[in-house]
Amino acid sequence: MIKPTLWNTLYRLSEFEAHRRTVRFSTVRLAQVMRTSQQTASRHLNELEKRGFISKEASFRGVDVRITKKGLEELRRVYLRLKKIIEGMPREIILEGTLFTGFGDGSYYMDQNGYKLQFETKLGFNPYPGTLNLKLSPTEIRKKKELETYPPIILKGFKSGKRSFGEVRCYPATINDVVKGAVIIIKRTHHDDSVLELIAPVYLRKRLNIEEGDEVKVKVLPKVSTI
Amino acid sequence: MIKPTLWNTLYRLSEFEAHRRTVRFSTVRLAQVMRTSQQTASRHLNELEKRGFISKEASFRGVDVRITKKGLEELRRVYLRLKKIIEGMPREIILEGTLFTGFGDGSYYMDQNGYKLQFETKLGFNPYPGTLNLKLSPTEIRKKKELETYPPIILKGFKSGKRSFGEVRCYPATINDVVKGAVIIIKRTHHDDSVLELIAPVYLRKRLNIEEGDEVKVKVLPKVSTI
DNA sequence: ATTACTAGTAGTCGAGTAT
DNA sequence: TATACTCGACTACTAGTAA
Repeated sequence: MIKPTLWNTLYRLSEFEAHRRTVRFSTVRLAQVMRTSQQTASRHLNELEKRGFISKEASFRGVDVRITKKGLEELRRVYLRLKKIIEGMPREIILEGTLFTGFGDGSYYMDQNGYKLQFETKLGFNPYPGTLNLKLSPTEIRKKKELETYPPIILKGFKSGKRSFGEVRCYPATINDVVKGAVIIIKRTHHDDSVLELIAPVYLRKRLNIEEGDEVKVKVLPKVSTI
Repeated sequence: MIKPTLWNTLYRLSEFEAHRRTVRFSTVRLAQVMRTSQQTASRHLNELEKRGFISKEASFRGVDVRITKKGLEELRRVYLRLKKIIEGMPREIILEGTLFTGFGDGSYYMDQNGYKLQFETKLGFNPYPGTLNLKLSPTEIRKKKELETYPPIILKGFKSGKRSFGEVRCYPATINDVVKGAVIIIKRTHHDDSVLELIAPVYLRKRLNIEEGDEVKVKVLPKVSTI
């Protein structure tokens, strides 16, 4: 996760059009816009480059900077969130995908006792072993990303023997208008955006009478307040 | 200006719907979402309240928080800027307003030598004494706010005797498609959003043959890079 | 002119804890 | 339970300056 001060610098860089093309300016000029010192501007550029948010080439004539795809993603994430705030929140997010059998690693994760114990208290149900995988189209992937801008219910990570398990983000959801379960988002090293993982208190394939290739509808009501 | 870390907290608060209504939550919950400590969450809330970005009531049962108009403005400013980045930049901003005689305080400001000397080097012209005031309609006010999200040319503040003058923000502009001058934005204690102030190297009323109540068109090409 | 290192300082954070 | 204070640790800042 990018630190707020660095995000701010990245955001300021967009004022120089650095998200469209490589632009040259001096760190003094950037510092002016940011109301900070030349040294801080310089340091921030170096840090942003180190973390892959910008590409940069410095010389005695100034710095040539361009925001990378990764950097633009950071700006877009905030944009999507602010858009909802300013333009009004959607009532619900409906995602549709086709059922397929994944590699089973999601199931492996969620079957860990470290997570299972948190389900009961945080989600209000005991998960049936395994997860249901849906393949998403590009339109649906965009909706998933929008969903991810909402505050999740977080299952904390833990260590089990030598292996360590990261946190899992959950969004309570209604599946095919019938079963109340949850979308789970597991942070993996190679995460595939086009997959949506579901978990529920029942065996979904049987309960919903669905099989490989069937369309499944997921309705999420984003949590907006926690009294 | 709000600090990046505080802005981040304000932004996170919107995830709780605090921009719509008063919401109650615990500082522990906020800290979780922000990935920081309970103490930091608490301190940030206090600072945000002190600076008028939120209203807040704390008790042993949690905090009741609501983002104020001022706080929402901060979020909106960033939103407008990001929108241009993500959705594509407009080529130019055209503002229209009706000529009127202001209270003369803008002219008083800009006639100060402390500013005049900066004009030549930063704007490339010597200003004719006085400013031209345009009255803006609500639609035009919105455009003005959009303009303000672009990086300005900044004339530094200074002290003159016992009086101190703040910084002035400038945007080079073409007035009625003829004269090259600048929009100037002076930060005042009671600033009126519905007024647009212009400055130019010539006496605009005469040069453009305009009088009280006439429509004046201002075209601004936002600066996007400084090679 | 530039960028960016070093070193000292100011600011921010979080553990402990009072209320 | 809460919020929020104190204070030692840590991080981020800027002045000076090298390259």
